[in-house]
Amino acid sequence: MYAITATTKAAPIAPFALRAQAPEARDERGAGEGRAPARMAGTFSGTAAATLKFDRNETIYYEGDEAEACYKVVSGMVRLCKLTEDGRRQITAFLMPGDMFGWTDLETHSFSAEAVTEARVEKVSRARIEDGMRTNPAMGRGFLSMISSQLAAAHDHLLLLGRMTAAERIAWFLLDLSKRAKAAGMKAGALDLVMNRKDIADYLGLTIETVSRMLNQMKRKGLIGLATPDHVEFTRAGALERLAMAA
Amino acid sequence: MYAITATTKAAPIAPFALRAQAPEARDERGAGEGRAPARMAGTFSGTAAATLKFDRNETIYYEGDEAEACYKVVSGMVRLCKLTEDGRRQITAFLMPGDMFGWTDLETHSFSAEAVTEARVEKVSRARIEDGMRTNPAMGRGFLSMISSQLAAAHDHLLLLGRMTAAERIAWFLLDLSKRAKAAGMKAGALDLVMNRKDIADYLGLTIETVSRMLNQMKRKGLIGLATPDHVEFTRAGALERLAMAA
DNA sequence: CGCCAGATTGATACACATCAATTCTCGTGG
DNA sequence: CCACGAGAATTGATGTGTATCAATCTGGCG
Repeated sequence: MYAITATTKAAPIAPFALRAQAPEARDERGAGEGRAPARMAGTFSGTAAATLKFDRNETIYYEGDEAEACYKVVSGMVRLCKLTEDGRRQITAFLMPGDMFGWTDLETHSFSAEAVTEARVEKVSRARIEDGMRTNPAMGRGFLSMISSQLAAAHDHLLLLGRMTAAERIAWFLLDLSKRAKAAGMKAGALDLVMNRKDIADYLGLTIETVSRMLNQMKRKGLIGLATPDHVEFTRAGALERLAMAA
Repeated sequence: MYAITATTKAAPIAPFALRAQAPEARDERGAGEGRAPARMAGTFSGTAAATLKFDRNETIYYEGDEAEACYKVVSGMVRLCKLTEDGRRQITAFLMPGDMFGWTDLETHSFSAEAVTEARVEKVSRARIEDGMRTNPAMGRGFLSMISSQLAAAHDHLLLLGRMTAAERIAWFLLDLSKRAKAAGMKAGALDLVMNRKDIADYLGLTIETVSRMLNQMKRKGLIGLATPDHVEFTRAGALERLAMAA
């Protein structure tokens, strides 16, 4: 299963360190720009957070599981996904360090969470979060901020799945990942695709063959470099952005 | 434009009447069941809410507008939509009385809101909401609850757009609308499609022709009755549910 | 060095889009 | 109350983007 790598401190109701809790400290990103699931700069940890480690492709929780905790990615990448009875899969988000997931007011999780790469994840029980919110209203604001960003990202994704062509989806995907990686401190101009073609396909509502064809077509056109299957160079970012246009 | 039909009372920081603010009063709907954008039973009104009236197809606000207020549908139906530069449209939600929209922590709205039918809508300024949340932590909880339900609904919608066939999308759509109408007190077993085929198509990521063909195909198969283009009878709900399967 | 999962590439199929007429439906005015 | 007209819906013929099926290639690893 998983290993607890940090001790769960017993501090009863410690305040969470949150950014963007004051109204004037709102997220300034413009609409239409790469919309990442919101990050909370402060960590859970130092309070009642346990840090868990998951192997590649290990499941963090399943859709339908009781929603008794909330999580934050510390390192690695996490995917959120939904499955149909007959095995079709839709990945609703790829999460990077700082991104939170699993919070819901419903009884059960409406999607499962899996580690794309080896990943470390902080976990805080829902009970503690509710305690925290009672004590510290700013914490509720932080969550609200996070979830509303995630909702905006989901809406972008809906437009992508409902109305964009395969080429547009790929271009958008590459640029979105790139922006988020940059925001997380990675160097711009290049991108490592840590997920495989099936993951990309299931995120974009395509097949692995179409993903592969589109990537290689972009490579042939000189829009991107693709020295290995998982290393993308943005040789002509402008042209890519024109392809991903929309909104 | 629009008419203010109710006066904006000047009560400075009145508490909002919210349901589901206590942890034990959580939404009990099971996962996978028709997931409507969350409703808050209590109204904005009695506080700083103005009730506005919009005509059919009138815009409530545009994507990109400054997000300075939050809204709740009082009567009629509202659609949320996003557009691409070249006019492709994705409707992200149809909202019924009780549903809230427009809350975000971002500077601007990430989708526009339009009246599908003539609609009455309550509007509360963001400043007032933030005041209210500072004063009344339960209100923040109510918003959190609402948005997390909307996020779950968006995830269902992603699976629909990314991985379901036209017939499955239509079946799901009809059943979802029906469940929500029932939850709002309408009679079960039948459904009035107040939106036109273009709206349905733009919600489901299809064309009007495909929507029409699928509906009439279901009619021919005896799955639904369709006496007029906008009145659906659920003659064999079980078979429809099997079609909409998933999750 | 050879295996093998993942990626690529090719040939073909098909679901849905597109283009193009009709045919309804319902509001309006005689 | 009925005829009219126009927008909406339906239906048909055809096109096409992506899926599917089927090899083949590649690169990391034992």
